Amino acid sequence: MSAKLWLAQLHENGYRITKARGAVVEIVETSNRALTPVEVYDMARKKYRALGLVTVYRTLEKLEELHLIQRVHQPMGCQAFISAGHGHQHLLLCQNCGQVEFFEGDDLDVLTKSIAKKTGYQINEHWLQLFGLCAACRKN
Amino acid sequence: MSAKLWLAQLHENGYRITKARGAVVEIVETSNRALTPVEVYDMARKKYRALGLVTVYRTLEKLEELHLIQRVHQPMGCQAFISAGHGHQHLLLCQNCGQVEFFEGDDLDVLTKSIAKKTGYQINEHWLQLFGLCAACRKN
DNA sequence: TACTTATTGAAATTGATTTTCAATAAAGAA
DNA sequence: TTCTTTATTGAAAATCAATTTCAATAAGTA
Ligand SMILES: [Mn+2]
Ligand SMILES: [Mn+2]
Ligand SMILES: [Zn+2]
Ligand SMILES: [Zn+2]
Repeated sequence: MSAKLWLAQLHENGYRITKARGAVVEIVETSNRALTPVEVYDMARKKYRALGLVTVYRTLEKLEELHLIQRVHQPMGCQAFISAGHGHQHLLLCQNCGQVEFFEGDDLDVLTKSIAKKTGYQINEHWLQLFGLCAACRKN
Repeated sequence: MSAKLWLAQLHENGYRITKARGAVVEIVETSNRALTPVEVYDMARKKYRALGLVTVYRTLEKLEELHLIQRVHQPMGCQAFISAGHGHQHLLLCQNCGQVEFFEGDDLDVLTKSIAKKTGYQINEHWLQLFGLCAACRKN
């Protein structure tokens, strides 16, 4: 996925393509760590000085709505966003530098069936997230 | 765990036992769903009218510090707290009524080892949460 | 009981997010 | 291209949650 495709997605959904949106998309799409609205604002303003923080909020809202980005929950806070994975994927986060990797292939069927039986719940979804140190940060 | 034990814990850690704390503890300790500070405030004020919202925030902070409660992350928000589980446990949440159950016995060793190898990460922690409908809510 | 000081709630403050609004510019039509 | 429509913009104001300040109070201890 490239910034161009994200803008095309916005356009297809009836949203206009503007310089403000272009700057926000460029930043968020290429980041390998989750960014807060203010971080996006600071970084995107280097590409488009006139950008307003309000527009960052509004653009992130739309990108989330189109599933192009997703919110990242962390012990320190839950206001950061990252370019979304495709299909059923989960996150692996570096506790030192914030780097995000996606992974798939978790198989929780046995577990969920057993929990469902034990608790009487109908289980619909799961959240799974791994935390650790990325290869670069391990070396310090 | 009972409210009395929580207060004893607070006392052991050098905190004083007050009516305000008693009311907050009573509410949080007995709830089977995660409560926000305002919810705790509203409910605890029925037991102790003079209670201030500030004190709720301050008490929750201390209870979290002592690991008596834990924050619950949900799609709708992450400002709610529930009485903490013991040892390594995970949450199962009812998407309808908010009921929380704890479960253990997940085994993610094979998965984490495989992801570690694939990504070069050293994996330290994991978050796992299940969502569904509790037995009561299934029947509607 | 008397003393020390942690705790309290009200009020003020901070900080993040949302709303309002008039000016602007994107998109499509002519 | 120019024109027209209207979504989008950023500044400013408003809202909302959370934190800090502070003088009065009450918990714990001697
Ligand atoms: Mn999964
Ligand atoms: Mn586990
Ligand atoms: Zn790292
Ligand atoms: Zn339920």
